[in-house]
Amino acid sequence: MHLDRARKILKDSTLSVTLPRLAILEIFYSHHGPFTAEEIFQQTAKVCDCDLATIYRTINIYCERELLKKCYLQDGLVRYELEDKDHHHHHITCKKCRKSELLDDCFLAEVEAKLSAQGYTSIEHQLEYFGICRACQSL
Amino acid sequence: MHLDRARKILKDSTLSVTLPRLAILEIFYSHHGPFTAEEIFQQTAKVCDCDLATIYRTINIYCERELLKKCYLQDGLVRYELEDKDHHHHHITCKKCRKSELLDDCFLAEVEAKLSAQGYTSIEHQLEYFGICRACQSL
DNA sequence: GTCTATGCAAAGCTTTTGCACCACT
DNA sequence: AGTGGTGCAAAAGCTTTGCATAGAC
Repeated sequence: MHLDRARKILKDSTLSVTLPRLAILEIFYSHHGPFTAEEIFQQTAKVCDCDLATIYRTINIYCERELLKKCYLQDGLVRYELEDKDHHHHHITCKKCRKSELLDDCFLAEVEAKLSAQGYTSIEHQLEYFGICRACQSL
Repeated sequence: MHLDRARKILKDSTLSVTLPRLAILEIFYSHHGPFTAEEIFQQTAKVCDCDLATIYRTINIYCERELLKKCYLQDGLVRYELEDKDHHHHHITCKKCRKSELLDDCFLAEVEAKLSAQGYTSIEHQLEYFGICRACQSL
């Protein structure tokens, strides 16, 4: 784990540095997400044994500090991912294993412009892709 | 309530006709949705007093029969709306009055082609727009 | 040494389920 | 009359919270 990076982020956010907090941050900085609380719990378990309540408390602090944000795909599970305010993106989620990958280009600006011309304001969109990933096809 | 329409749908789906089932169907046929289970419960309460468990059971049956489908906006609440399998389309929904308009062009085929080349199969997407409609801006 | 984070257990919510009873066909 | 739907209450998930202790600074 690149604990220095995580440690710096915690200090910059005036949060005290603990193993669960480092571990959770490090998961997101090395894999980005999105992950469910359960997935985060499984991952941290490899490094430190930390209660699920701590996972939730920590995640919530990170969301308040805008280090993470909640993300809702179309399966009803709540996931968390790195907040990245300058980089709007979407995901593709495997319908079998439920793993999500990032799609980094978003090309929907023109549609929003059209809607804006129709009189809508505060326009947002939500786009999610679903499919069966390569690994799941042989299962 | 236009109970005849709802009654016909139930008969066509070989479901027995009961007051809660009629009431729930009628809500969607007159307002489309999406609505949360709680909102459906409030609405049906005006017509018949029906348990929340019945709301959930009925909604689930409708989803299985593909009369309704679940829908997840960005607030983490589960909502339900009318299924409409024949027309692939998207909506823009006003964040205030919740009215939806149809957007009939879908231009996302090229993205699906790219994902397919990456090894994904059975690709689907969901896209929803949200904004504040002209009428709601003066409220 | 003080203040905060954590673990554990309990409580809250939403949704589901078991069971006896009632209603639809 | 028989099958299936419903209400009620309990249970099952997921998430939050209270409290005493352990750990960070």
